[in-house]
Formats: sequence, structure tokens, C-alpha cells
Amino acid sequence: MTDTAPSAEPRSGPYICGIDAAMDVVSGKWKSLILWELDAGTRRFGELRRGLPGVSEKMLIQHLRELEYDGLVHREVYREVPPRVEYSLTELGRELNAALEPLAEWGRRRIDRIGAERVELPATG
Amino acid sequence: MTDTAPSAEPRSGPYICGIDAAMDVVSGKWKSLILWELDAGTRRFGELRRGLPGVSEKMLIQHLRELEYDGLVHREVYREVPPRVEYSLTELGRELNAALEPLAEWGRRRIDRIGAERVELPATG
DNA sequence: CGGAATCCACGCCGATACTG
DNA sequence: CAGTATCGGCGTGGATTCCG
Repeated sequence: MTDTAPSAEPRSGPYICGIDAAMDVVSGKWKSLILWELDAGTRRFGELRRGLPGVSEKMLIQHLRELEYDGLVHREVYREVPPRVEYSLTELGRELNAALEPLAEWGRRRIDRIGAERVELPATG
Repeated sequence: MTDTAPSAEPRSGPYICGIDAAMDVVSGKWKSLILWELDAGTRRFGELRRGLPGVSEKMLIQHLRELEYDGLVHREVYREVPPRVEYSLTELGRELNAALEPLAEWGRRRIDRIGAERVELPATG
């Protein structure tokens, strides 16, 4: 709790408008990507980790916790050996993802416009 | 140029998907708000500054430059005394703003859902 | 008016090591 | 497997000062 204090803080400061209320929630290097992954279906921690090449455990769990705190992601723990934890989108999360879709489309067209600095990546999709 | 190196770097690294290509462009504390302000019409530097309560000149100019570099904002200089500079959206910027609208709507409903930590602000709109 | 330059604090994020 | 703890770099953003 000394570093990067992830959990249980009432964020959602005084928002100027809807945009920053939404940006607040998706800001973070991997958050929108996590949402995107989860939109395809329920995922275990390790699956998410493998699906997001380059993410560290710390950032993944931190972003997951914040997403959970913000009511976008549901965390289900199965007390087994070995332990299993499954993450899925809540209804609010699915709504956010839907709202993100036009932005994603804009981004795709923008990449096309700039013209391919992009390299081939495993999870390009 | 020693600090916070704002301008003229070919960002747009290898994007995983459209979402982070878009997020890359709007990430920054004030960027989406600047876009939002400019969507209402052409603005001078000082007008933007007053319209974004809390922003510093440094961050405003820095974000403006990045937005300009990314082709979202047009900067028009009028060599007069006193000097005048006007900022406006490009076509790409207007398209981005349109793509941002569903997200803004989601945000507004989210604010409503959380239930009003928000305080009254001048530019609330 | 519209910046540029500098200093500095804080928080994001990565790497590594350890635990149940 | 699914985290937790800690350290540290570095980028982001704030405050202040100066310039054309």
C-alpha cells in the first residue's frame, strides 16, 4: 500500500463533463486493451497476461482492481488448488466497450491514414 | 526542449489495435477537453485557457502542439500587435470528436449513476 | 497576448523477488 | 496459478520566471 496505491479510493473527482468521467476510467496504459480482451469473454488472470504481450503482473492486477472498483469488471474467485480467478465484464463494462467502438474505428482509419509504421504483432487482430 | 519534450516526435508506435491508436492521441489530462472546446468553434489561446479552469500555460501549449502534430488541430498565426493565434479543429479532429461522443454520453450516465460528487464548474456545459 | 525555459513533485509503470 | 512487496526510472504535469 506504500506504492501505487491501487484500491479503494473514491476517485471520480469533480468532472468537467462526460468525456473526462469516461477518460478517467479508461486512462492507463492497458485498461482499454483489458476491456477489449474481456469483451470477447471471461478470462483467467494468466490468459489475460498472455493476451496482453508486454504487460507486467503488477500493472495488470492494478488496472484490473481499478476496473473492478469502477464497476466495469467482475472478479470471481474459485477456491481450488491450484487457485482460479476469472474476470468478466459487468453490464456497465459492456456498455463502455460499446461506446468505445466508434473510437476504435476512428483509430483504425487513422493508422491506415498515417500509413503503417506498425509492425506485425501477435494480438493485432 | 530539455524538459517534457513536447513536439515533433514520430509517435504512433506499433499499435495493437485501433483503440490504443486513438487513446494515444487523446491521452493527456486536457486533450479531450481541448478537443471538446474547439468543437464549439475557433478559439484563441487565452480563450482556451479561460475555458479550461485549472490548466497551466505549459500543459495547454504542449497538448496543443501534440494535437497539431497529430493533425487534429490547426494553428493560425496572425502577425499583429498584440499577437493573435487561433486554434481550430481539422477535419480529422472533427471526426475524432464525433467518435468521442458515445463515450461522452456513457460518461454522463456514469456520473449520474455514481451520484454527484461533482461540483459546479464554470465550463460544465 | 502568446508563448519559451527552467526547476521540481508526483505518480505511472517496469523489473525483480517473494508468498499462499 | 494468482497474486503481493519493494525499489527505482522516467514521463507527466504544476509553478514560476522571462521574452517578442
